[in-house]
Amino acid sequence: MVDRLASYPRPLVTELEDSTPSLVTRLFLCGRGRDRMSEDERLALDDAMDYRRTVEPRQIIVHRDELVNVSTYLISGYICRYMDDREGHRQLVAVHVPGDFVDLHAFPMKRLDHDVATLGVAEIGIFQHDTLAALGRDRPHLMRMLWYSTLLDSAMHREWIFRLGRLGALGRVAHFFCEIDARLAMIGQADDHRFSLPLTQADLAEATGLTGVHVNRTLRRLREEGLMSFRNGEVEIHDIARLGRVGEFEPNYLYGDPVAA
Amino acid sequence: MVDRLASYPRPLVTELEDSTPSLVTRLFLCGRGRDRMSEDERLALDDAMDYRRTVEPRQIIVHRDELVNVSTYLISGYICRYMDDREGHRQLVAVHVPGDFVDLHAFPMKRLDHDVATLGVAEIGIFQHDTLAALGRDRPHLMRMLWYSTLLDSAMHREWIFRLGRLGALGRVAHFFCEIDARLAMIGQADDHRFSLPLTQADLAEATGLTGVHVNRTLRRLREEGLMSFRNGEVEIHDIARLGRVGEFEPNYLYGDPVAA
DNA sequence: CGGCTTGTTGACCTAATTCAACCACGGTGG
DNA sequence: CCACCGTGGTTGAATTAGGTCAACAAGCCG
Repeated sequence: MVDRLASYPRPLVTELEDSTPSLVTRLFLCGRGRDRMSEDERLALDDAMDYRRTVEPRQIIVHRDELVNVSTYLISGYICRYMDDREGHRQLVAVHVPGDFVDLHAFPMKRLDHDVATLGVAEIGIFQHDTLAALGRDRPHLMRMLWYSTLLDSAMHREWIFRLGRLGALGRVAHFFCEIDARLAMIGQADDHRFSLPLTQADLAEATGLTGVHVNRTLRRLREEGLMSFRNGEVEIHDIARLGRVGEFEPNYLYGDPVAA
Repeated sequence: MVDRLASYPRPLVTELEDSTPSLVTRLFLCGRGRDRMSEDERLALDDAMDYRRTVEPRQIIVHRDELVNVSTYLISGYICRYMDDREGHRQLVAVHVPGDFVDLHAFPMKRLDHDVATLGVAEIGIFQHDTLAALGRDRPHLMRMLWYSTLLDSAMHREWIFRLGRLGALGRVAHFFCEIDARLAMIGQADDHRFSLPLTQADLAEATGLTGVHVNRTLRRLREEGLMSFRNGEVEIHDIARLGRVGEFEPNYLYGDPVAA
């Protein structure tokens, strides 16, 4: 039942070539353990998707505390998760890129402790929890891969705790962009450390625990020091090595596949 | 395996009564969904434990990046998880109380992105991943309960992100103690909001993203305002309602069982 | 055109850090 | 027994990172 197909490390770019590249879920765990899923499991997961739909920017997909019996897989676009304080100030707790199973944790939990919303336009796939439960009865290993994917979120949460607890403003912003860059790279969407990210400076503030004003000043510093620029949703990282040092970015928490030299 | 009849000291209140109160894992998910586990599943989980051992205070149990094939269940005492920044400053990412499956995420992940260490003396139970995998083949629902327990950690991580991102020093410390209090209450170990917690002020600083000095001043304020006191590892919460308001503590993220009125 | 959102900058303020000194306590060794 | 030391806690004074408030500019859209 386990690892029916022996797959060996390949260069990252080829890694993106799935044997069945037309799968809707082809980016799931891409670059971070997808090769541990058998062909059979990939097909089974893809089959389990109920339907797909497109969601406009800034729409709430799941409200906190609402009971849910489906989970959302992100096909394209960006989704975020956030919580509010008493006065309604937001704290982002996650940003999702294509290939992420955004709220798979709703499957065992049945309700969420936070909201889920799109950033730009997003295309999502819906999975019924009943279908997933059935999948789990027949395929314990696939179930463990799904479990694993929720634990990657957990690892990112921990890194966000670290970011907020131990880094200053410059480090926090740098770390944030390093993470997004690394995750996009794993799915082949960070071409030469450039990508678009439909966030405002206010959003960035909500992710990094700063104010909008201070994010603005921090971005200016990063720009002036030649590290990176972020203008109307377009990111260009000019010196990824230095940016990583500023953000104390150590990507092992992303559990990426060993990259071929 | 473990002698189920050799029960352990059991100072638990009545609401905690399990049908088999002598189980080593009797506190697992206690107060937060344990009733969704069948009698059969409880026994199976308890049987799956390989052995138990006692660990001295301030000992590292698992090092980051080390490959592991066992996971640790906390029977009694406290355990924390933390990460270090470049200069070696720690950031706590979790504090564990009895009944927590501390590093169950190592089962699907195989290595951890952080260290795991005891705070005071702790008694732990060891589970082989092979045994857990076998358990999963036969019992998909139990596996989902284990999955669920790792997601509770995830929810706490999110709340820690919120705490660091949106609260000031007073709120952060208040929130921290509210969480520990609530979790201990769920396992019957927060008698009238008093409990001991083997932390130093420096540890508290590492959990709340503050400096030791500032934690000291913050604790003084909490004491002076009659909210709570924390002295040599002894916590006394005098006004839980007000403390909760100060820390913007909303315990639904702990997914506790609905408390009878 | 006017009204909205997002970004930008300056002046001022405050929360938290840093640095430093000092105290209380529980060992441990002479 | 006490002197000594290390750890953890406490406090004050000086410093700084970041927040707050406010004004204004740039783009976008009805």
